[in-house]
Amino acid sequence: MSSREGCTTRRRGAALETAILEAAWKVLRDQGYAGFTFEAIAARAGTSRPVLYRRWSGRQELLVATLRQLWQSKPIEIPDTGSLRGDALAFLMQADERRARIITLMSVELHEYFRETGSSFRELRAAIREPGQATALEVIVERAVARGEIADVARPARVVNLPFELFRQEVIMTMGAVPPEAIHEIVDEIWLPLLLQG
Amino acid sequence: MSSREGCTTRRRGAALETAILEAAWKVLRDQGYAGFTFEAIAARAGTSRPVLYRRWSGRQELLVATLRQLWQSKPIEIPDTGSLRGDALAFLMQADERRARIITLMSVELHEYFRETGSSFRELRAAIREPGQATALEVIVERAVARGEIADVARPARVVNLPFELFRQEVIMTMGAVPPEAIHEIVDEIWLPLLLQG
DNA sequence: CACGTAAGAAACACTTGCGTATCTTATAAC
DNA sequence: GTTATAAGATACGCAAGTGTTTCTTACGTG
Repeated sequence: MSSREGCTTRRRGAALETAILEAAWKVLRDQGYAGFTFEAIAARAGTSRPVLYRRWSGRQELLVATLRQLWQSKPIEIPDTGSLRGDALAFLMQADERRARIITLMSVELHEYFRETGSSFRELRAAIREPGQATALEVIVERAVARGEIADVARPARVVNLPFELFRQEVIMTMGAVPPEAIHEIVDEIWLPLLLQG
Repeated sequence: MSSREGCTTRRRGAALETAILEAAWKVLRDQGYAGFTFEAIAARAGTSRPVLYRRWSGRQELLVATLRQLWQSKPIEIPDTGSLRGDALAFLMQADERRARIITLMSVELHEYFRETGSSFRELRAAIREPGQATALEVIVERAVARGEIADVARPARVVNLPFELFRQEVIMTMGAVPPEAIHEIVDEIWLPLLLQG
């Protein structure tokens, strides 16, 4: 189970810390927050609990550090395929690949935090997002308008971001990856008809 | 903490079972799934763990029983206002009032349960729902078709049930009740345009 | 009213994780 | 090379929950 793989040298400082965060992520991914214990993480990283306690005071603190590193290591790019449909599909596929797991996790991990602070997913997300930044789908729609693909009319934010809402819903409902058919349904049977009708 | 409140009589059979399920629900509501232990539930119900073990094999089984009772104790009636829009609005308002809490719970709090059992929200819902029953929105659409309000064409289940999906998403994101404006947006800006365009 | 069923109390051994203390030994810096 | 530092191993008492066993006693059935 140890991730040191016969490595005899003793790791230190930043290298050790990175290795621990990687191990922590793997434990979180495989065992969930309930299995996210210093015991399990130390074992997986091939080190011992005191080493973890010297860096983080407890599981919450380590969790934040773990998610922060993970989030920053996997950015999502806004696709530019030349068509509204292509962009939407590519975007959702990418989100599926890169964010499905994190989305499920976040709703669990942060729940304890929500309980304590009385805040919500939405508030936290708003606090984290850079203000005034357009969502990927807003950019995608804007480009389609510029190409003349769809009419240049005002659209409610809820309509523009609909695919991602439904995608997230799907992720939460199934606890995992969203099959391509579902993504196609969302785009072809709901979103495009809605955008094109105007 | 015991819910027996000076009750000296010894409860039996169905009465005892109901009392335990009520206690279980309170524990789940107050302490979350992490605190949903036989120990805590037995204490809250004013009984002992063996009594619980005689009925359910473990926390997962008790959880399903608890949610099923809760779900069925607050049935949603399918509104019949005479118009598609009125029915949809009334249905979502009712869902908001009666289901917001349990939905939050099932989707956010129970990930640990899903992990333990290897199941998902969708499966848990199936275990709780009475089988073979049409969803409220399916009935509402059917009636609208019968009235001649909308065309009699085949519609994907995803389209028919869209309002509830979006409603649920809203509940999860806000961790609570959904404001009426959001419900109106879902119905007027998304669902009705989609249904009426055909 | 007698009796069988099951409620409820208490204890069992066991497991997992916590947070800390102690000690060694490798290694980076000087 | 010597030395300060921190890695890594081991062990501690503590707490909470598990699943089970045993025993007593209340209560509904007949």
